[in-house]
Amino acid sequence: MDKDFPDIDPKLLAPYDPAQTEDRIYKLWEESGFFNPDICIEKGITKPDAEPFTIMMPPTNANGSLHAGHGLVMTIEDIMTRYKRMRGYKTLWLPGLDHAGFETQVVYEKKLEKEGRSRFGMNREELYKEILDFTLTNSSSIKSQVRSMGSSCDWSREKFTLDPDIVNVVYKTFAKLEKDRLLYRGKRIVSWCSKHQTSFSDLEIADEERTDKFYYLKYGPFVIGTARPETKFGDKYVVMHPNDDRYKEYENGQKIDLEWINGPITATIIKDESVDMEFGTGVMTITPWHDMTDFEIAERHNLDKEQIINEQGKLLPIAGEFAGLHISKARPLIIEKMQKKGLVDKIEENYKHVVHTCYKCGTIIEPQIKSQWFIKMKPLALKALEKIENSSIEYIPEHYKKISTYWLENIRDWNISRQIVWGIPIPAKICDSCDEGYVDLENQINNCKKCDQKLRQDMDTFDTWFSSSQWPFATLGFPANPDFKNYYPTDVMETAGEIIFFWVSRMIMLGLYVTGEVPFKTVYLHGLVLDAKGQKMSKSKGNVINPLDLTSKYGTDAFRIGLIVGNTPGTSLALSEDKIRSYKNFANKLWNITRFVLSVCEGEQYDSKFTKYTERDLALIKERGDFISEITKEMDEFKFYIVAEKAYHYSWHSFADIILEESKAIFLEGSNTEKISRKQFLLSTLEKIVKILHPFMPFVTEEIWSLLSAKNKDQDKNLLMVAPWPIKNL
RNA sequence: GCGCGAUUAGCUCAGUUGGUAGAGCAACCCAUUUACACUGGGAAGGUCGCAAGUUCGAGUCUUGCAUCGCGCACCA
Repeated sequence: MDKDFPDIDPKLLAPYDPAQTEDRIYKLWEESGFFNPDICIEKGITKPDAEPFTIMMPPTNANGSLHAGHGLVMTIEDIMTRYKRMRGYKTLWLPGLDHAGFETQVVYEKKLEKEGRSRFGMNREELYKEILDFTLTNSSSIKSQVRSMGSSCDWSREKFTLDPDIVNVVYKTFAKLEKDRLLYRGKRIVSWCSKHQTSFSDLEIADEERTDKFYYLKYGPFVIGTARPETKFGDKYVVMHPNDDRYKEYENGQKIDLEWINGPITATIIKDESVDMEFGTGVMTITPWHDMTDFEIAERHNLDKEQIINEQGKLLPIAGEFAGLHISKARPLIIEKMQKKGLVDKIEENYKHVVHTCYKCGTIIEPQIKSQWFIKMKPLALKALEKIENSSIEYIPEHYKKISTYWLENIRDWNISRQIVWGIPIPAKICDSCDEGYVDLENQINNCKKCDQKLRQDMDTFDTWFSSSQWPFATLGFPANPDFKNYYPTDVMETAGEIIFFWVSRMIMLGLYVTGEVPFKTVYLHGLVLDAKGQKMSKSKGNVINPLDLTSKYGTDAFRIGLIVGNTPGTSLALSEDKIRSYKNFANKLWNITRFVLSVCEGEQYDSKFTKYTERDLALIKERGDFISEITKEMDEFKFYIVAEKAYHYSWHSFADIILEESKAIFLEGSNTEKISRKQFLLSTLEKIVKILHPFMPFVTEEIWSLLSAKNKDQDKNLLMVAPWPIKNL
């Protein structure tokens, strides 16, 4: 075989081998410095006055390892970045890591559990230090995995959410919110997980439909319905709708003596319009400490609130003989006692209702009244809505605009306090005696301004999303760093549709609030990556596909383009191994195309000034030009799923199957004119093909480029990653 | 309950100004050591969920319905 290819690189004699190529190529890129836009300018690749193009990588959870979803993020963002870089933009893709407060702490707690330890009873500093070590150890592995995906991000600008400069920005925002009266410390009802011992925002709550018993209990002259008799010890208000004729003999504020679970009590009638007359008996008693609705009724009527259940889910002394019991154990015992006392009217067996659970562990959320820091979201949301409605932000796919709008219109205040150690400490002091709180960045406030008691440090940390919502400007060094001036607002925010509220909408609000500008122009949301059967991947189902298994088996290029073809934004994608395998074949096809072109173009160099093309080649050039303009337009519209498919089709089924096949005859029996024309066409077309495919399949194309460079007189001697994107036929 | 999607070839999905349906994979037939078996050629496969409406013409626009998925909501 060797004698057929006297002049060919020996690499080309074997099938394309990603394993022998990828690390070497990534190293070349990284050493070139071209991931950094400043160096591209320095080296004359990018014009100093070029338009910027910026993407913030969603900060990867530092404790984890790369999953298929990350694979998709890295691929899409790298495609955008590489394309824009080739188009001459001053291109910055800034990578980062997230301490991922609660998520990481949960992972670490599981590890502790396995070791027979528990975070409770551990010293705070000790626990923090352990989680920090754990995170730092894991973070180096995730970073190498991000590299292995071919990500052309600027590692010199990498950020971590716990970096002092990021924390500093977060603190300033916290103080600014207070100054603008958008922050308050409130004794409010919050969602509490008794397993994880922390409160949550509304978004960390999952809904679960359950079938439980529904109890009708005799409460004096009334019958009240409840699914949770164990909360009823302290119920001393009985509420009904003011227009309910059944109860018109009772007046608001009227007192009634009645026999209750642990003896006689005095109840007060409350008339409130929130009661649904159609539901149950139209009468209910309220437990303001442990129920959102009840809390609101109590607030409206200025009623007492009493804690019945403690933070561990156990009954307090108010429950009398049941005190100390966990609510799950207490419920049947309470009903038994009430039945004996004749207080149970009836029990409905199959009551279907929705209960709130902790999104991590499934434990039923027990609302509790707690003093926490809240952000008033309404004013922030209104500004964001204004920007969204006047189309300052493009949503891809578009329907996410409606989804965001709906959420923003109904937004509630954001509890940003978390009772965990792994996170950014809240820079505030608390008065234990009157519960007042003070934002104190400089550590200068020591006594309560209300009651003059000595203050203590707030031991809570921020909700992770509070810091990540400031990511686009915090990473760029707001306000003074030149990067902020050069790259903000960023261009595209590409992330999972799942976290539109958690992250995207909050970034818009905080970005607008702090910098006065929407932090990005386009929101590109991708869907979930599912297994081959279209099932959500989960550890418990055992169907998790590790992207690194696929990349090592089929090559990163095959994995990347396999994730992209047919993957429209916003819709979920079934990841099939067959598909990835077929793109491995494609990488090899490109390899063989190169081998063929280089062998038949022996002795020829591509010359961009060549004009003596045959009619046939001119027609092919026209077709090629149309193809390039078409896909360039689609690249600009973020339609990567179409471009990938078309590029695949053009390379394989036009260039290889038709053009190369007919070339065989030309080189065998064609005229000299035909041969020269065809050689010029093949060389120039192959060059364009690898350029177009480079954002999708960066490794194999870069490798082919290096083999081509010897053959093409006019070819840029730099790396393909900084070669100009083809424009029509140039 | 409200909202948002989806429903097109066996499977996964494209189909952007309305002009009698496309790709990849799988399956089928044929070829063959070729730049490439990580191959080439060919054929097959769909009343575009259902029903109305607008239109000369609807996968595409309107309305209703059905099924599936997701999000939001304080029904005790």
